[in-house]
Amino acid sequence: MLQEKVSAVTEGCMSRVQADVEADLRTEEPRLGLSPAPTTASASEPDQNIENIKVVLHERDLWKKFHEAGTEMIITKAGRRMFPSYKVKVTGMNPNTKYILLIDIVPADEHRYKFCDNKWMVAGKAEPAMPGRLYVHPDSPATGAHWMRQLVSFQKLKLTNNHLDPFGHIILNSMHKYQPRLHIVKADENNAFGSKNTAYCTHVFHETAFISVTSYQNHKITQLKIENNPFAKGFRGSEEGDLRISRLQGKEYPAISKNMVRQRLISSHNHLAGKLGGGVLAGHPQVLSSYQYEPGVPLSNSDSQDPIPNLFPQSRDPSLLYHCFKHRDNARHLELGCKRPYLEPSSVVSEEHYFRSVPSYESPLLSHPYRTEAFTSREACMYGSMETESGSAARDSDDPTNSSSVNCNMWATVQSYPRYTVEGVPYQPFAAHFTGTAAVTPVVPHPASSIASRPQADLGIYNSATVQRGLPGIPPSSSSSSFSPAALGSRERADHPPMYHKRPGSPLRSHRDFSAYPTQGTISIRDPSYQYQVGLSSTGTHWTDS
DNA sequence: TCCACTAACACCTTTGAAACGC
DNA sequence: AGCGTTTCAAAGGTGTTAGTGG
Repeated sequence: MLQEKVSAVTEGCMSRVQADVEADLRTEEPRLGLSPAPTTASASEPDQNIENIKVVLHERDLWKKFHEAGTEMIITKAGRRMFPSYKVKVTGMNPNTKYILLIDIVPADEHRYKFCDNKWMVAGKAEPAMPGRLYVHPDSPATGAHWMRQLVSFQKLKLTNNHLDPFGHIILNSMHKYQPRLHIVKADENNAFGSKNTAYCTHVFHETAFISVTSYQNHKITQLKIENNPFAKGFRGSEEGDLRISRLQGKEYPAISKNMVRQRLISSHNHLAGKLGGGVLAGHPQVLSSYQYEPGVPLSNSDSQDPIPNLFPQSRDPSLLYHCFKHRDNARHLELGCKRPYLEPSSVVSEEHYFRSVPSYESPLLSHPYRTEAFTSREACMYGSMETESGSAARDSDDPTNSSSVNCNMWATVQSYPRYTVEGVPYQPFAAHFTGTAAVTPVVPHPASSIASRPQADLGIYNSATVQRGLPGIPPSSSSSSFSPAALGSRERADHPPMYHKRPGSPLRSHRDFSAYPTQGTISIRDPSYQYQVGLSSTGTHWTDS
């Protein structure tokens, strides 16, 4: 029933459906052990609820090309942009409401990969997840009108493999598969999120998944990048006298011109399509399931050397996963949601996968106050985030005294596959981080300076996050903390770089508060209810706008 | 020996300030 | 003086390649 309703939502019948679903959830709440939904529906914008927001991936065809070949993204110590860059077209926002748009990148599975025989293969268990960081769009917060006016580009987002990265780039492990996620957060009255009445929705485009590498493995990807990335134009060969020909001669792969590349790609696409249609994937259901998070299908491959015919199998088309919910500080207020998440191709209209569920635990993102006033410089902000350390915290969120304790650290950069342990792995106490060349003077002008070279202990960042079973919880110590870039004060913002780090006397929260704690959870990675419910509150969410 | 990784490199686009014209 | 366009150099984004280290 809920599936039908969600589908209806994508067809533009949101308001009525919402009311229905809300009613459904009210009736189901007792089964969840949730408090009765209070009459909180302030619904100031009944026709512009956040769940009405639709997001379309820009250059989806290009993304698909890469996806079919097995997208690789270079990660470097200094940080590397993604290509294709993540750009979206957003509709359905309330033109007058302020939103914050941000991206995080979560592990797509629990494997480490290697490229053998022109194929990606599982090479073992994944490394402990890196500190989860969020990339907040530099325009945030901005009105819906602003976001809808033009493409929203995250092209300045950078990826790094430097675990101590001081720039706020998103930290990834090489040879691992990742899935970017877009979050749209409704800014609260303070242009922040994480306080009361914060709503957000998450959009996941399967075709944006990628494997991080330090150098390209698949020549097809290299050619696609060269062909499509203007910055790589220098490596494009002319029809004749191809510069690359001379360079590439003697190498394993033949030199090819533009047209040859195109032809190759076309043929390879056909080949891939043929494989897909011919049941290649059927022989490797684990691959498909691991990518699409199919419930109940074994993900892990006991034989780590099993080849993966197609690392990025065609995701369902439409390919957008979507979940949307409303968080309320008062954890008792659950009015609507789905008891179980599901994946289902949505209507033709939306071309999206629509995912909607009852939050399973307090949203780290939303429960931790975040003020965007500090973004006056319009610089992108990167957030350290962490998984919760205790599954109990989520349940504790029912407690009003604890609801405010849920903080940004536990927000959605919760790993998709939270089985990793980070014990003994020092993580940078990454706080809110403004990237770019803001008007403020960087505390750490360049990587070689203080923070980058400073022992982490000096920063008070040693992390001993423990592995917990169950849903991530909330570190008790962080419960009373409230992170806010604005709290830095004007002097702080004016005199220091667009990044914050722990130091004595600093109003900033400790690393526990800001850094992502890739904690090891024991939730089954096959449990789709976890895959995309991160950040959802089991007790404090509902669908109504306020 | 293999492989992941790094840094330097050449080539290119992007960006923004200065110059210029109306 | 104000505005729009053009020019140009600096900054920064590419993949390549040789070298390093585990």
